[in-house]
Amino acid sequence: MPELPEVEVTRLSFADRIAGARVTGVRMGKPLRWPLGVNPSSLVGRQVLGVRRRGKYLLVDLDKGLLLWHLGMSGSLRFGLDRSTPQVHDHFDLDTTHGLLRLNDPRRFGAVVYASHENSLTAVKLLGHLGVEPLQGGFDLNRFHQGLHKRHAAVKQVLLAGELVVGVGNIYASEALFLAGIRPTVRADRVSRPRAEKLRLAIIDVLSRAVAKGGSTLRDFTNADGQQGYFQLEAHVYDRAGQPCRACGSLIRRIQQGQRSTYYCPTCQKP
DNA sequence: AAAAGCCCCTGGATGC
DNA sequence: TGCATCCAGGGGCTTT
Repeated sequence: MPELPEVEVTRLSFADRIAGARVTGVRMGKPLRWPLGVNPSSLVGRQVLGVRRRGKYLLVDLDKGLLLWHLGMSGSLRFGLDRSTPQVHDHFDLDTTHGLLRLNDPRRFGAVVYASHENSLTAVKLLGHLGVEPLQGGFDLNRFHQGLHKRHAAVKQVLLAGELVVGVGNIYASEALFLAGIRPTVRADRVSRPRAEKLRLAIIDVLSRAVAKGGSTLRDFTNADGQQGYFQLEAHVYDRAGQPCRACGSLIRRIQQGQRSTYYCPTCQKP
C-alpha cells in the first residue's frame, strides 16, 4: 500500500499530536514481519519526542531509543482517543497519554521494530542502504544520473530498489516514468542525462502532488485520522491497462517486471 | 557485485 | 453457492 506519499501523509496526520506523550502501554496482536526486539513493557514510561520519516519507514523517537514502523503492503495507522476493542487486523497498539497509536495490517508485511539508537545494528540493517530523500534537497542530477549509469537493470526496477532514491513504489514508479516519457523497460545505464533530469523532476513532482492530495487510496489506505487520499484519481497509467492514455489515446499496457505489474503508454513513453 | 527469484500473509475480484 | 485462480501499494534474503 504505502509509498512515500502515504507514509508522509500518515506522519503529518499525527506527529504533532503524539509529540510529548508518555507511553502507557503496549499491546501486540499476531506476529508482524519482524519481532519488536525489546520487552514491550520496558517501553512504558518513555516519552515520545517526535515522528520522522526515512523512505517508507516512520521513526518514532523516544527519550530513549526509537521505534521503526513500516506499513508493508496493507498497513495503516490510526491515532486518537478511541480505545475501542482491537479488530482482527489490529496487530500493534502503542498507548500514550495523548492517545492510542494503532497499526492495522491485514497481510502483516509491516513491522514495528525497536532500535536503541539510530546507528544501532538493527536500525542500520533496515535503513543503512537507503538512497536519498527525493523531497528534501540532496536529490541532485549528478548523483542520480551517475547512479543510474552503474545499473544494468530496467530503470523501473532500479527506482523500486530504493538505493538511489527512496519512497518510489509501484504506483509512483509507473507514474513518474510516464511523466518523464521513459519506457519502464529501458536499462538504467541507457538513460541519458537529459532524460535522467526529466525523471528526477517527474519523481519530485508526482510525489509532492500525491502528498498534497492525501496519498492514493486504492482499496483501504487512510491517514491516522481515517481520511482517505485522492491521488489515484489523477493516475495516468497505474491500474489503467486497456484504457486510453489521457495524453494521446493509445491503450495503456500492463507488463510484469520482477513479479510486479508495470503500466505504461506505448506511444508517450519511448524505449 | 549486481540481478533475478522467492517468500512472508490475507482478502477481494473474477471465472467456472 | 462453492471453489479455484489471480492479483494486490514492500522488501529482505537467497540463489544465480
